Amino acid sequence: MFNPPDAQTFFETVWDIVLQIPPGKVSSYGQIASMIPPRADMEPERMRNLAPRWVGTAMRKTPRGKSIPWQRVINSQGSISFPAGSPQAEEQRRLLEMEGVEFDDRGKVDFALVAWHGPDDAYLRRQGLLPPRPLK
DNA sequence: CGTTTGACTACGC
DNA sequence: CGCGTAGCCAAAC
Repeated sequence: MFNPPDAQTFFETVWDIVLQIPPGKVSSYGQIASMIPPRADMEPERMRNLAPRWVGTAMRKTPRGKSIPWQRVINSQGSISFPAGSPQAEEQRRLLEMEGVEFDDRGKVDFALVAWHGPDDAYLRRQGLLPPRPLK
């Protein structure tokens, strides 16, 4: 379903992308999924349905020793996906607020303010997703 | 092995 | 809005 750079698993690709999200910004499972090139033999629509859950699975399976800004990944509604009131949800919100992300009275963030718009060109180039140099 | 479980989403009420 | 549900399938039981 994914076409990551050689030898990289889908999970690793997800973790790598999450690492690119800067402090104070957030992304959603679906957005991250859309940043991973779909496998050529899979229908785009099918990919769209599946990928977000796989991103969630990847996050859940993040190795203990691996340090990534996991708190910057929330759901498409702009809210935290852990059950409200759970220790994990509290921790995620705390970490995000610490970097300046604000939540409204319903526990949602304003994507217009804090949405991350994807990896920068340098990253894409490194992954072979853009020509070595801007074509200009 | 068959069954259950998700850090999801889009959509319909 | 909030809530329920179908669609989906790799992992974990």
